[in-house]
Amino acid sequence: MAATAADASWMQQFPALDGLPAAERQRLAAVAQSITLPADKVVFAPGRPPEHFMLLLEGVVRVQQTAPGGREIVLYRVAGGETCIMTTACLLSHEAYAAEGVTETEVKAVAIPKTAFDDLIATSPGFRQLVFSDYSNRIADLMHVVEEVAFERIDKRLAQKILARADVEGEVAATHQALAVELGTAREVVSRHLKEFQRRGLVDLARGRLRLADREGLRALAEAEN
Amino acid sequence: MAATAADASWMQQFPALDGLPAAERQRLAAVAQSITLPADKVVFAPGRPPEHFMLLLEGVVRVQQTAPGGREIVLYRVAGGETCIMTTACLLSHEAYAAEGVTETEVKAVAIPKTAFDDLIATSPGFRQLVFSDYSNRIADLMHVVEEVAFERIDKRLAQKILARADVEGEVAATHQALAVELGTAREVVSRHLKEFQRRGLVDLARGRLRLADREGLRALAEAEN
DNA sequence: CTCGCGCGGTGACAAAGTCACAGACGCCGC
DNA sequence: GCGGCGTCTGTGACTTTGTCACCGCGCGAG
Repeated sequence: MAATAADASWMQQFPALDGLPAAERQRLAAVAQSITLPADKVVFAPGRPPEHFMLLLEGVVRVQQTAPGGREIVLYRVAGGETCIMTTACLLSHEAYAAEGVTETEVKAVAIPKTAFDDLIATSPGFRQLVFSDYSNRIADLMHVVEEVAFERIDKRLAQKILARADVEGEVAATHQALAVELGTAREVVSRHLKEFQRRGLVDLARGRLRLADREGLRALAEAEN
Repeated sequence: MAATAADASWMQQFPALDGLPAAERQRLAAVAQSITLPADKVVFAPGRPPEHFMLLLEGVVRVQQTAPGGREIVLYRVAGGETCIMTTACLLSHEAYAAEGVTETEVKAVAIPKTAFDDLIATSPGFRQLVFSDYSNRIADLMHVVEEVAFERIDKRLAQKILARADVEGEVAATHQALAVELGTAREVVSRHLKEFQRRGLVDLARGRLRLADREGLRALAEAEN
């Protein structure tokens, strides 16, 4: 949580801010608080209204929603160079949100007070562009989630997900429960489909992780039309 | 499609604009185009990028998503006094969207060119507030849809929907197909549940419409925890 | 070593979605 | 008033997904 009020090097990650007049940049650097968060920390949750606008420098924040019954679904992820829309939205419209944000890695970010945020929006077209396009991207993400949940088969979505989350070795480090949350389904459903994938020689299963055995086969499944 | 460049009375519907300095208001009135659309007209669709920022004065626009397989789901509705976020988002981030907007009633709106929009955002805190809070509300709507689709039972959602769409007489004018689209499910599923509702004395069914017979019973269903 | 807990496996059943097709109603033209 | 036609609704059979209950295993802490 080190405050480095004078250091403005982080701005290089945001082209929108790079274009600001020097005077603006200095003012911004003066009020911005640089912060670091450990992995697996809850950044925001229902009932905890944020006080700052946040720019992510490094790391990933997962945003998910929890239903009364305990089931969860991942809505989207925020990565370096992006702004956290949920906090922005709370800041700007005083609405409480149902979603929860959790760091997946160590996260470095800068926090900007609301007044400075308003100022930037008013004076910097580039900053406006940044904020609006992040909003738009989140809306697109959410629409994609709706489409997947409402219309796509679980096996297809599961294949997509493990392909997307596999490292270069083809390893995916995730429990069945974690994958179920990604898809907004139940753990048993994931277990059964993975079992079937294994039977078909598409993956090798192990406790807490799995390995892609037939990327092409999985890809075919992931891209199937039906 | 009458252009009434000099008439600024519509601004009264937007408190955010009412607070603008007189000079700004005049400038805005000069560039705003007042338009009227008939019911059941497609306002925007994938591939048709909009050129104006839109403020709805009267009427309702339904925004929905269509899956490749032909199934559809209603995402949210835009009513008088609100802005059409999809067009805004397209305007601001040059992204193509998968959603489609359709007027449900005759719609009156004003269109503002992108340059005037930029100008307003820069100069009017009230206008900023309007745009950002509409963005936030749409995100909240979408999150609500995700939650419903992923976690709630169809009978509960159907009960909620017909309660919400009933007029004072308790009449709902909608085909089973239309209700299915509201919920993002299949027509047969709606038919079967409505049949069951009828068997339990909750509704009376007729072709193309239905009547609530037991509001309390439906409410109990709609608010059930399971 | 062993205890406990998180992880995964399974069977049985309920709910929802799919497919195919049959009636039935309402409207329009004649 | 009558046929014809398109839309709306009903239904059965089957698949997929979700729920519930419960079990066993393995890994890590103590």
